[in-house]
Amino acid sequence: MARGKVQMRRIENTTSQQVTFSKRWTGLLKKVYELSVLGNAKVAVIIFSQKGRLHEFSSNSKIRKTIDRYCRSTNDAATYQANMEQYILEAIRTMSWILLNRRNPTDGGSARAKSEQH
Amino acid sequence: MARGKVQMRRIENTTSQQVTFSKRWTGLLKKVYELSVLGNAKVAVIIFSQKGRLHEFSSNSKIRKTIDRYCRSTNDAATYQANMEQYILEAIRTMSWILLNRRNPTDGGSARAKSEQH
DNA sequence: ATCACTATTTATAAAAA
DNA sequence: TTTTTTATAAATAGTGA
Repeated sequence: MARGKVQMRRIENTTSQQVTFSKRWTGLLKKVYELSVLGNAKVAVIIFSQKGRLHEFSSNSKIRKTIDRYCRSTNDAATYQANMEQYILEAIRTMSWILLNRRNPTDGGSARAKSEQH
Repeated sequence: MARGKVQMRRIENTTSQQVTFSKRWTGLLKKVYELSVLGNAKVAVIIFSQKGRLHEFSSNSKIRKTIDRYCRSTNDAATYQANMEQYILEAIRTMSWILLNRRNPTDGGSARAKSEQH
């Protein structure tokens, strides 16, 4: 906008791409903030710029809350559960190995102590 | 904007709040899309409107990818890990109980078979 | 990266359909 | 709820510090 229309394609020039990204990110943040206030809504925005830098905004102080809520409400929960299962499976395998290699099942092993630090 | 400045506070009138939300969400989507194209960035936006309705957008077809990347890269990973630990801890307790109550440690138990279905 | 300027393009509030 | 209209408010591209 301004001084000529913008073509909707990737900006090749690195410098101007970064300038545009910075300006538009600022503008976007304002829009998101306004929407969350006016509409009394919970919002989370996550952006990875081309350089891999993380930008984020959340109307909650905890962006995780919105994300978690998302994870629970979307069909993509299948992916979420699949990831979770991998973690759990790994933990179970570790625990199994520990238990199977212990002499006395009743004394507290280090693995157990560690897991209960939580 | 237009026909008078907007006060930055929650719109009490339900109808006009919804109209404003709908319009601004549309505008926001466009902005986010433009930013992702111009800046060649990966973007995810999640909004829960007051009614609890989920609105989302992602420049990836899989919004989960951006979210997962977020989870791994942010400091809030502490929260993420804490949640994960709870799941793992529960799994370990279950597995421990199963293992501790088995007669023969070398035959395949049902719990193990189940966990390896993944 | 950010800030200022500013001509233009966009977004949108209000009203009505 | 969604769309159209349209007067205005906002956002921003290009430029230079």
